[in-house]
Amino acid sequence: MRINEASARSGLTQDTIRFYEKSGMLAPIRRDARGWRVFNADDINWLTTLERLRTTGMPLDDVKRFAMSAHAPNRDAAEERAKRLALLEKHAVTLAHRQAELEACKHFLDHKIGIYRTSLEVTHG
Amino acid sequence: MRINEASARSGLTQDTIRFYEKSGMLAPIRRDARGWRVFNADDINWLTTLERLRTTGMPLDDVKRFAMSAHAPNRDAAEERAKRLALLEKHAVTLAHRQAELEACKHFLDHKIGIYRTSLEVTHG
DNA sequence: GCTTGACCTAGAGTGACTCCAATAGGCTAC
DNA sequence: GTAGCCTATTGGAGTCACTCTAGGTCAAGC
Repeated sequence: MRINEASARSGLTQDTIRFYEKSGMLAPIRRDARGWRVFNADDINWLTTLERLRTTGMPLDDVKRFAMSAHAPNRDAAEERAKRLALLEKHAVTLAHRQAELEACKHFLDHKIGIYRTSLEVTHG
Repeated sequence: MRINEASARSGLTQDTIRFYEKSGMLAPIRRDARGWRVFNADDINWLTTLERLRTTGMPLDDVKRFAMSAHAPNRDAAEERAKRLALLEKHAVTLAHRQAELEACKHFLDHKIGIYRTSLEVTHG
């Protein structure tokens, strides 16, 4: 499939996909006779993984490390897999913190909204 | 209090506070004889509110709108308060989406971690 | 044969900070 | 009283992660 469909399936924009390729975060993408990128199912899986890591706020440098390890010649060696696991575990902790933070802010926001609502009701009542 | 303490209390860096002031998101901050900013309790409350809105991802343009309304001459008019309430409500919806998204990504991440863990256990076992 | 449309590239622009260099006033230590 | 240090000040450059623009190729449709 071409970049348009790859974008739709992965949730990344075409620009972002090109940017990730340039940054070395993708296994080399095949090209057709015209020079257009041709994506296969594995590519889409990989793009989707990157999208999820980024959506949850993993910094690009860490995503790059993850990509390097996943595309290393010995990528199936226990050592490389342990490296990727460590990155994911570290990220899971960050994500949990972020979720707690958002939850706290949500309470703050709900509280503010409550204040505005009652004050406006009083005005109109 | 000075910018150092304002930063510690609000959770914003000194640079960010200066940046917000320059961008017109703060009521004019008093200065002492040396030209240093002097913050009072209201300033800190306001900074904290901004911090929370930004932490939850409200774009600066919306925060600016919120600030404009809060510092408008008729800021206590029902009209202005309704404007701010609308901004907060819109943002609450965005935040709820974001939380759902993070939750979905968390499952993805936990699943991946599970796969890596079992594969490494097998290797070592 | 000409337009349209999906793609290509390099490079500039954006949002929201974040860091840096140069400057200045005030406190303590000699 | 002056040297060093601390906390500020400013304008402007740098960073991250895209996002957009300009200009170009090529196959297909009218």
